[in-house]
Amino acid sequence: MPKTRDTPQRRAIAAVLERAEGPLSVHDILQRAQREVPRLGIATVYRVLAELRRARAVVSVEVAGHPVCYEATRRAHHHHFHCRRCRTLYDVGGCVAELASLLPRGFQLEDHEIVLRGLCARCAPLSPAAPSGG
Amino acid sequence: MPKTRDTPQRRAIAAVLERAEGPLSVHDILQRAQREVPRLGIATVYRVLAELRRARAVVSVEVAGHPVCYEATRRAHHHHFHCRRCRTLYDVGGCVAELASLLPRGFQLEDHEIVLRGLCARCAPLSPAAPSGG
DNA sequence: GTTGCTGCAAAAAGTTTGCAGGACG
DNA sequence: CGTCCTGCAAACTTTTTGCAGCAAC
Repeated sequence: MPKTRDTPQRRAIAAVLERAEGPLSVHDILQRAQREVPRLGIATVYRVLAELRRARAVVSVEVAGHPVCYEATRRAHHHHFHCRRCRTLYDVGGCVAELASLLPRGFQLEDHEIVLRGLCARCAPLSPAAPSGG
Repeated sequence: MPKTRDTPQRRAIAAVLERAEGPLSVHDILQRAQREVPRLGIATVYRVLAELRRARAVVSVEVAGHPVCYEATRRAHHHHFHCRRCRTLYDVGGCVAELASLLPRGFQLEDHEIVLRGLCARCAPLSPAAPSGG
């Protein structure tokens, strides 16, 4: 484990992830962190994210039809809801218990991820059709 | 909905997906389908996949740390297990019931996806460490 | 002062698109 | 025989890497 230096770039990126109200794309992270460090480059964002992920401080969230997103681990265990109409990715709290029972004999469950899909409270009252090609 | 023609390429790709024992990457699909249609190009694979997805005949499976994979819809409802050691993506049958209870008021649940992570039966008896960076 | 970190730009990987010719119906 | 589909190659998007200079410690 090499020592990591404390730099403005790293602090800005970490702060953005702490403040985030939900998963952020790499582009989001870059733009928000650039408010603090204007010359921040995309390569640094990727490098810091890879490091934070290695340190288990962030996890990536990959949902079909969405750019890869990142989220700080310190936030309580939760899952995601993807609205098929407005495409927003929501955090949802809580979890389900009997996941381990799905596994065949011999498999060890260490972690899991649940993505729910449908219409969010804002979109459900409107037409049930997607806005564009899907 | 425009009419779709019956071509060897499309038949080969569909057959590969039908035969698959689990999710396949675009590269996997290309290689397997080329056994039947050697001159098949990657662009055709992408085009056919996009079409099949539009027709709800296949779904994409996106798991962090894995290339995007595709899977025929006709297979019974199931979820996935990703072994952190050998990186294999397994299908697991069954499902859990109380997912809808996770949602805030007003959200409509239409679909869901569960990814379990850990060690598969083959890797669990071995060291609990990952083979390489991860 | 040493060494790791950063920004830039180029490279690599993954996906989409334009086009001319061929195959399906 | 018209039209859609295909393969090829180029364009695009996303992510990684090389390098010289700067900053952290």
